[in-house]
Amino acid sequence: MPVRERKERERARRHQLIVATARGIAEERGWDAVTTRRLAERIEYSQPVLYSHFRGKREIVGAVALEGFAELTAAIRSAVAGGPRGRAAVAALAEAYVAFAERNPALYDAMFLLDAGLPFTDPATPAPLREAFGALLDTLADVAGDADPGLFVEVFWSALHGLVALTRSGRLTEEGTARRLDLLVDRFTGR
Amino acid sequence: MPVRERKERERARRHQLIVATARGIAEERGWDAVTTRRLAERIEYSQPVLYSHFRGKREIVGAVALEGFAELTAAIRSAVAGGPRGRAAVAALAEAYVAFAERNPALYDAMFLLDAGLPFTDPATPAPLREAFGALLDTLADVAGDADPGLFVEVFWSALHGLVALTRSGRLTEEGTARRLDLLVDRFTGR
DNA sequence: CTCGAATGTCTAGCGGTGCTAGAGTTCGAG
DNA sequence: CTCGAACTCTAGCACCGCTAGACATTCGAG
Repeated sequence: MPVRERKERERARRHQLIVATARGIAEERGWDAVTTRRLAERIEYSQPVLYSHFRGKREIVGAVALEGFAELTAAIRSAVAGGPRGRAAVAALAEAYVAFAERNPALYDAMFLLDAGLPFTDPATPAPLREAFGALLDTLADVAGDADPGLFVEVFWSALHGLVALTRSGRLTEEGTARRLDLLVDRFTGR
Repeated sequence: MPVRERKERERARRHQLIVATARGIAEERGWDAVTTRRLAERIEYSQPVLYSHFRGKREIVGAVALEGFAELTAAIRSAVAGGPRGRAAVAALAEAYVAFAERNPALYDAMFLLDAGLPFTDPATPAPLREAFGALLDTLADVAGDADPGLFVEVFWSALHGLVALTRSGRLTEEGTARRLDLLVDRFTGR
């Protein structure tokens, strides 16, 4: 009975279309512009169709965020692929993280600013999130010194996120980003 | 013509009532619950009255945020009032900052998460914001070492904000906060 | 081939949002 | 006592996330 298979394929296709379209609108005009009406119109279906794929808008944001975590992981891994050590490795990671946020502001918002309903700290934490954390851990573990590597990653990640968040919301100037990153990396690699 | 003066007093009173009520609702039930209708009902005026005091909801959030900056400045100043030096001073400041955010989550959101329309980085930056930054600067200047103190403050503040933001949004566990703060202070005071 | 059931999609609408035009009222000045 | 300005209100706009229920389509059994 291949009919059902075809329908399932089509359904999966449409699922992906919704996620991609939501991301597209968010990148074009920000998440505020991602309304269920606009989204439905763009995919050329009515609003209720969205709710047959997702519980609600939050879950759509979550799906976009998951894509973001996979891409962030790739960006980090690629930034340290040449095998830099010590300060150079940390600097490469930090720059890759900030560049990712600058290049994908809407994606970054979905991952870290908006409520996407994703569990971050319990057993149900999705794999892409764990992998992103793992990518940070792999790079930072050997500069953590005698500190707990997991804790070290959390704090360094927090600092990066703080810089990105305050800059993106206009609370820090964009201009000083490079110097701030430099100082941050210094402090986390013992000058 | 004292009539006008009385009216102006009453108007200022109502202005403050709006700000205090908005803050109250936000503290009770979060900013999502601060709607113009609910706010109007609580102050026992109709919605349009709000718009004779503020351009819109964003400006009300901004007014609450300004209160927050004044209180944060006081909290920081009081935390370092005993004149601790070096690591102890930085630790006191960091703990005061995080404690402030924990104690006033809605206030913190207005200051650093929501779009309150406040200018942070240009000549029109309101005094309370400058003073809060100044309070950080006064404490941190003499542990900045050979780094530019302003830059040092920006980065340390970013790190604190990152910790607070990620914790408050469930991306970090609350449980590890103290250990993370410890590590952060270590890194910014040369171990 | 027919027909009832299941599946899928749509229209229409609920209760809510921020915000505002214009009507109505109040009140001080002359 | 009247008039005009200042003020506040009612009512409503366009939009939001979300959903009940009508309608169409497709499927499997007889």
